[in-house]
Amino acid sequence: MGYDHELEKNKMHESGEDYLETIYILLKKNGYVRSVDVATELGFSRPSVSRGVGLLKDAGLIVMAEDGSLKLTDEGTKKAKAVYEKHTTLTRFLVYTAGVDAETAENDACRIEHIISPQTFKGIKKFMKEHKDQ
Amino acid sequence: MGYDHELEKNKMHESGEDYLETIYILLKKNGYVRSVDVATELGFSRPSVSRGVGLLKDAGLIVMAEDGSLKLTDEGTKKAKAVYEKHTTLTRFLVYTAGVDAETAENDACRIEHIISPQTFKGIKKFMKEHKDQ
DNA sequence: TCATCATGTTAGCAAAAGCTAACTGCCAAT
DNA sequence: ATTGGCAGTTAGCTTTTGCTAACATGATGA
Repeated sequence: MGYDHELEKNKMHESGEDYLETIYILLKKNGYVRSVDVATELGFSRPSVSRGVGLLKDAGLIVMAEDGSLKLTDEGTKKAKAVYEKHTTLTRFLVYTAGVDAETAENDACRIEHIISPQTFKGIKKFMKEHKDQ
Repeated sequence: MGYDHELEKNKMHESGEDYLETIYILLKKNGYVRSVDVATELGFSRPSVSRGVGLLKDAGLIVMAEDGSLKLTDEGTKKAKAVYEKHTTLTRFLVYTAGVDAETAENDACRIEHIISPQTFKGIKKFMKEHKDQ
């Protein structure tokens, strides 16, 4: 356990959001995640994910069991869900407005979700609610 | 003249796009730009912009006159216009769909313009053409 | 003339996030 | 029991892009 940078401060970086979201998704899909699964999913190296996971641990967002399996804390779940909601909403939004295929939309959503302002995201949610809620 | 990294290769980084766009905008507005004007506009330090401008020079996108004033080359103009078009289109798009104010839209557009895929941007352009072209 | 100021540049730091190489620890299989 | 492989970690490199400190230079102005 190193990673004493970020001394459990509130700063969530972009990569952290990605790791958290991936953990959430894989947990939902398989009920089980380890760092290596996240690495495989994202196409990153194990050391990269190891550091990222360490930071999420320090931030109190996830817990690692002795066998290496990862669980989200309550706060981690909350944040992961928020990112995931951005992801899915933006994907639907881009498919609907730009008319691109789901995969393209997904890729763009995955980058936009980290940088969009709360106001704009709120507006997009509203737009989707009015136009194509289902 | 340093900056011999990036030996006039084709890689345009995000910050480079921002500098280029700002040069384009200020040139259009005032007919005249120097590094310090870009720095002021973007809120960055002179050294940061000095490096960025050096890279754009090395990439053959801009030229600096002896008095420090900057001009875009043909290629630089082409690229700057492309970024600027993304900027304005995305801003209008966000104002129209998300219903946010121009300033918020502008800020989001400024970040999205660097990461959006060509397909999605094309789709958004088409959407705006159909919905609110003018 | 001499001091000051504005611009640009150089040198070097920092943070974020990717990477490889190499070590550890464990588990399984020969 | 030894060997092999998988998973996690450590150390340390790289790139991008911001920063400050400090310097050079040319113009301005007292």
